[in-house]
Amino acid sequence: MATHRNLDALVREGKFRQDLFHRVYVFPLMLPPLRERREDIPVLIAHFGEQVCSQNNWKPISFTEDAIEALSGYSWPGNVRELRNMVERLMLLASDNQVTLETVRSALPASSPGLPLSTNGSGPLAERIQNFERETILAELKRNSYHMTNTAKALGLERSHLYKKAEQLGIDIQKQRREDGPDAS
Amino acid sequence: MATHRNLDALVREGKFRQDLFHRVYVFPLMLPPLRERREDIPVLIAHFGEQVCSQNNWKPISFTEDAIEALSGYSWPGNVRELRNMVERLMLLASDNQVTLETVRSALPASSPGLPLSTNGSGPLAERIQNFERETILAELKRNSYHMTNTAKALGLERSHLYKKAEQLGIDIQKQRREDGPDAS
DNA sequence: AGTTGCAGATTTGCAACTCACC
DNA sequence: AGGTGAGTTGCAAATCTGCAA
Repeated sequence: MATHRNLDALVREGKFRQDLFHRVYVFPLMLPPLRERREDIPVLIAHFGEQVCSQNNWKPISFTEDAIEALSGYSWPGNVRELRNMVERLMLLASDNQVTLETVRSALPASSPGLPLSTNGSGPLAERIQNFERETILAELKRNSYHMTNTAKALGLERSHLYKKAEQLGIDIQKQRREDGPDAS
Repeated sequence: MATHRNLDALVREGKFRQDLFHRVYVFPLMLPPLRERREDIPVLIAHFGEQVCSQNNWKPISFTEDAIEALSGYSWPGNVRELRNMVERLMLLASDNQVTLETVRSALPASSPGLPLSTNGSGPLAERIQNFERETILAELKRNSYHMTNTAKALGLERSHLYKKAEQLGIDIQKQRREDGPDAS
């Protein structure tokens, strides 16, 4: 690969630190497409799930069986790294501290058989934007411990408008607030 | 770390393939925060730039000095992986086959001293959405080789509306078309 | 492909109001 | 009393969107 040789040359010339080079160059190689090791996906989901939870100091969030099945069934175009991103995204959208089949569906665009890797990728622009909006608002709500006034301020919109948007996007604030528990970040 | 021990246990029980474990477990460790090795950022940008170009069969896209400076000056909260994502994003937004300081600014939210890692994260919701929209449309345009009718269809909007949106978002279709060259994917 | 005009639908910000809590 | 925040409603201006040409 051309890019490999380029970087390689730089290292030989001493212009680039050997160790950093390895860190960079190595990681794409060691992340194989997931579709070859589909049976490992459930374990990976559990692992990433715990990881994300503890990192953000969230209450534990579980994945229902059908959600795991849905995720396992899909032939991921990407690698393990993308699965992690997906898991993180899903947990942000979780209801009742649970990621269900519905959560998976809502996080992924229309196309059902092969689930696209993230919220973007295909489908009408309006849908992609809605997903983006839902995720953004949900994240900001969490960040502000569901303090509506502050969240609205952070998002630069009217408080009343935040309510409208939430309803429009199917976000149940009360529910989220209850589920996210008092020990959020 | 708890999550480490968990996975470790699974491996010992033979429930998880040893080699996959390493691939997963190892990569977060080998991607240190970039702020410690700021002087390597320019080389990394060049490297990722070439990589992304050749992967997508794009014409070479260069980074102006001020753009590189801006990116280097920022104490990245993330790691090398995130820099790569950033580079990819920037190239999608590039004008004239060049990523300039302006490109960097447009790809990043308002906050100027410390550039946030991606297009989301802070700022008014409207801005975040605009950035998302701009990226989405630009990407879809590229994917459809700037065929307006197809792009509009892919995005699920009126053809005339696509023009309006483009103008509203500061996307110069003619320019992009010319710059992106005839050998796009 | 690229533009324009227009009418109907939506979105948005503003203001006001009630209720509850401290 | 006074202050703060939640939750709701009405309305007019601004904007978005689809259709047709």
